[in-house]
Amino acid sequence: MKTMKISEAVVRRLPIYLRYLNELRMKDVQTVSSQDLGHKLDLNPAQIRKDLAYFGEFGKKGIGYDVGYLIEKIRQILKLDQYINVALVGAGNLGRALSNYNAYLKDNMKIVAVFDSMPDKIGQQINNLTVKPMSELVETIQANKVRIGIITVPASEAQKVADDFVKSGVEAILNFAPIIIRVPAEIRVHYADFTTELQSLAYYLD
Amino acid sequence: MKTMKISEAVVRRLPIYLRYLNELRMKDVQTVSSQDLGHKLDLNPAQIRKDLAYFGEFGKKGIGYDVGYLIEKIRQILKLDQYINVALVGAGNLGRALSNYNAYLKDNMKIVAVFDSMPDKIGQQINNLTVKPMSELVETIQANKVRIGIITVPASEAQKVADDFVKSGVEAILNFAPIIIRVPAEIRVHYADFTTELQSLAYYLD
DNA sequence: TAGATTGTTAATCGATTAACAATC
DNA sequence: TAGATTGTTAATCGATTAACAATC
Repeated sequence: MKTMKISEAVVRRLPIYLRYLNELRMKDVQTVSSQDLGHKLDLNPAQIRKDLAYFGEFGKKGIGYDVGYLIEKIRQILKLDQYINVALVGAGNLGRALSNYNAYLKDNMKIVAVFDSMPDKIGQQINNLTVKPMSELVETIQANKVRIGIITVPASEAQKVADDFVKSGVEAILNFAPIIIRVPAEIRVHYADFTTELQSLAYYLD
Repeated sequence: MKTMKISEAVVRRLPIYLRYLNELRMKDVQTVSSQDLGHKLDLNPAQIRKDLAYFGEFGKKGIGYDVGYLIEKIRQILKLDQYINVALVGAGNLGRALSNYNAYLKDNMKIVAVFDSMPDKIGQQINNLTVKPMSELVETIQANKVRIGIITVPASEAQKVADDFVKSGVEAILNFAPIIIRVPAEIRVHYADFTTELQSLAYYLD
């Protein structure tokens, strides 16, 4: 199963499993079945078993999955067992809001640098981070071994920022700007655009 | 084609088409082919034609799609030709950032009310909106004909907020809290969780 | 043991892509 | 007309779900 390519749908469900498993652990629940998980997460139990089986045999027949063990395994799969440094460009409202998520990201993922091109933003303090000028981006990212870049600039600036990220060696990008960016194929880009999200939601209004 | 149920994947692509079509219109481009669109948006042209064909015959054989006409049609499909009022609960960093998106949402969608349960937040000014207490939620939403609710409170509060939204008659919910909420089947819920987004991105790191 | 639940194969369902007649 | 491009059908591909032997 190791070299099988995993579909994005599967990968997107893993953090959802993880989130609920952490909840269970906080309640000192020892064991959970795919049935329990499916019921709670509105997913088919067979799908959950299949998702997990791509990566190994984590359950016990007749028993279910050990909560702590499954958490550990999913964290490994998602590479959340390593420290991952993140940088963010665009210290506007959204950028500042996301920078404050550091608390939620726990200690394994961390926004370690924030950049902006506007002189009035540079030098501003966001929690314990100082907004840096774009001219320091490549150097700072390399020095801090940043692996994920977040873009929260206007659409017109997003491609430029993406190019800088690529130059600096970032491996993945989360783009909040409402535009499709071009990067080399080996760099993974995910999109998180609030506006398109709301617009697709409008479709389902009566 | 009218009564066919459209897959979510299709609906999610429509705002992407719209976004790029608006760009084209600003550049005074009159006509676009599915090939052009596909190239720009990294999608298969056949898929784009099929997506659009679910809703009608918008193109001209040998020519392509009229940009202005297609914009109009997609806006109709997404119900963006009506005014849609939105309410937001949770005036933290993220909530305040999203409230500032009003400018981007153009004049057809608008956040018309912001609520919070914390006394220190209530009465705060966000642009031209005053943060209101939760006790005024149902009444305000009904008075303003709010149809979409946004949740930006901590996970522990999200279900309660969802319940209030349901009570007030909201038709769809965009939930930024990292938890699955339970609502009646006729209410559409979309999720936008920054943390799970980053975690699934981590999977693709080398 | 009897009941429960996994891991996995097979069946189903749905979405994407290719192909092409129609036609601008 | 010749070239381009749609709308749509058929083919392919992939993801979800059902079913069940294995086994705790």
